[in-house]
Amino acid sequence: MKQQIAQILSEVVQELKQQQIIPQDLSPNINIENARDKSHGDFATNLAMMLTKAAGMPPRDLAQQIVSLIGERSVIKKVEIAGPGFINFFVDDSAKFQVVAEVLEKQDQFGRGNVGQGRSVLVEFVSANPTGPLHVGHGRGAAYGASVANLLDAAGFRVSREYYVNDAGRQMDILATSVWLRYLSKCGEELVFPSNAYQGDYILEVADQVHEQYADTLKRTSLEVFAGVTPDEGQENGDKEKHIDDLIAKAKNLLGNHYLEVFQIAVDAILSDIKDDLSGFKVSFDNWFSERSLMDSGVIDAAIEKLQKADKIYEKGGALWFRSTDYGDEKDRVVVRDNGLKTYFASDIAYHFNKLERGFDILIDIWGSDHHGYIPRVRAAMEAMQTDPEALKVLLVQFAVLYRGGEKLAMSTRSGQFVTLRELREEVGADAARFFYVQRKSEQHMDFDLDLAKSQSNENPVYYIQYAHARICRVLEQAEEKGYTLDLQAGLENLSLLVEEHETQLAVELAKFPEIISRGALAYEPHQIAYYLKDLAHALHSYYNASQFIVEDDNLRQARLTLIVAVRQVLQNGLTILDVSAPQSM
RNA sequence: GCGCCCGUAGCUCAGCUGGAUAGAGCAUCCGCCUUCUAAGCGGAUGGUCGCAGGUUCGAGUCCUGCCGGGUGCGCCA
Repeated sequence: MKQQIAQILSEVVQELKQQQIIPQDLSPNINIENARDKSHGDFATNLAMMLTKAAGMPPRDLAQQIVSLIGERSVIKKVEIAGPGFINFFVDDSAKFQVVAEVLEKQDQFGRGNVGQGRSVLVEFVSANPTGPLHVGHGRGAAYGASVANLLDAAGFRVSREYYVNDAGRQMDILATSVWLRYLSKCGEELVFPSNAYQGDYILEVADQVHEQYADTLKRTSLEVFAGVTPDEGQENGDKEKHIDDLIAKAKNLLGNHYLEVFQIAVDAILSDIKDDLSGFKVSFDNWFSERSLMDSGVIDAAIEKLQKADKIYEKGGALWFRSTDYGDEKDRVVVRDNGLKTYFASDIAYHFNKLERGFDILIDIWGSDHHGYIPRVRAAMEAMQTDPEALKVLLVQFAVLYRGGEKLAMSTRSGQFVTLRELREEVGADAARFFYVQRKSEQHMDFDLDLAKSQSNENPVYYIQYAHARICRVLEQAEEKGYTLDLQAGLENLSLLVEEHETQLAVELAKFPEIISRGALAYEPHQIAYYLKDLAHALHSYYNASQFIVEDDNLRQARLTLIVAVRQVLQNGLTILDVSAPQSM
């Protein structure tokens, strides 16, 4: 409908150029909006006001010209000029109900569009270090990323979902060492657990696994383990960083080849826990990309070499630096440390290099907003590798600030004090949690009140939408039970009987869905789907309260039931994008 | 100190990329179940859109400066 009006207006613009009312080289952006107020009709355009300068005449006069050029059109009932120069369109009611047939025909495909034009997108999200269970902060990134990916898919992009697994580096060594030390305790060794090690109970569970598999064979005396190790924080000459690093060295030394086995057990255990957790959260990935595989396959070296050839790497103080300042970064960044170790940033360069080599048109990274400082350097690296820096889109997600009992909760993975995603899921349910997260714009700070989410989950808007869906299902069941067979064809033929305000309202809402998808996708804003679904559900509930659907009159009943079948379809399509279930009953 | 994000009803948040009288949920108040699920519907109350300037026909939206909150500025990951 909107597109038809846009078509008409672009014809009008051509005509205005013909008549030399506006310059030939002008190509105005034709803006059509859904009227907010019913007295403004169905759609409105500000075209006359936008062209007023170019045409050199007052907006209302120009609007009059435009209106006369529009003349009589089939779907348009009336055109009015209003306010400072708006042109309001009133559409035939019969035209408004055309969308119902379209929904029934396309079914789960209704709403899908092609603004993506088949371009391939890699959406990388979550990517939490496998050093512990996911917490509610990761939950927001997971919910957002999954919905954005679905949304892009619905808008005609070819989408790949990927989790980057940081299975290398010091944090992982700390993890492995934490597990081993817990294992030693389990073997009966007395030791003081390092302050900088991972404290969570899950470490104990992994330690149990190690013990089951190796019994006491990896046991070393704590005297042996702590000999010559820098003291921990709080002791004389203590340093928690050196303390843990020394212990890592000890673990590698004392365990030899077995160290890597412990390491692997720890990574596998935590990763499989994360996978299980995410799948319970209805978040799935096409690929789990291992950081270690980058090292093993030499991609990091290749990427550094490529930058060296482009003269973007220099040596200073024994380290290799990347000239990110050439591309607007605040300072140059180290890629290889003076001790020969590659930095995390080096892996990141290689990873993005690899993503491009896999042929994606667009790379989307979803990061916690605390990582925003990394954007310029990664973008710089892309540019230095002769690729379009615009191909990279970094979307930031603000971490949710947790409240419990009105108190802000401090969270830290290391201390083991956090609310896990699993805990949240089990208490409020995946549907409610997914919806709750995605209700807010991603970059918006978000208060996550656990008490509210848990104890008053019935007030969560997700139930409002699901209830609309369930209601429709129930009505259709009741109709069957009363011996009324649903005949969609008959319903479509009798849509003209739908003259109630609420019925028109529903048809108008249905027609918005494709546009919501394309606009939401291009803006990476799944919250638009959430808000739309609330509106649609509201229109349904109002209709339900105002009119009886199962009526004696066959034609009217078929028309009404057909309309709500279409509503049910769109509710379902929208909920699917958010990975929220559409229950038959509640 | 510098960079980025945010500031809209008592609370949590939308606001279609500059449009008409700024919206929704919760909370508060008043109504609606002998009728397809009341997890619902209808109505009321509630706003100097952080503050001050600027740009123009027109600003919650754009530009500048303040105020307030968050976050980042390692040869850490």
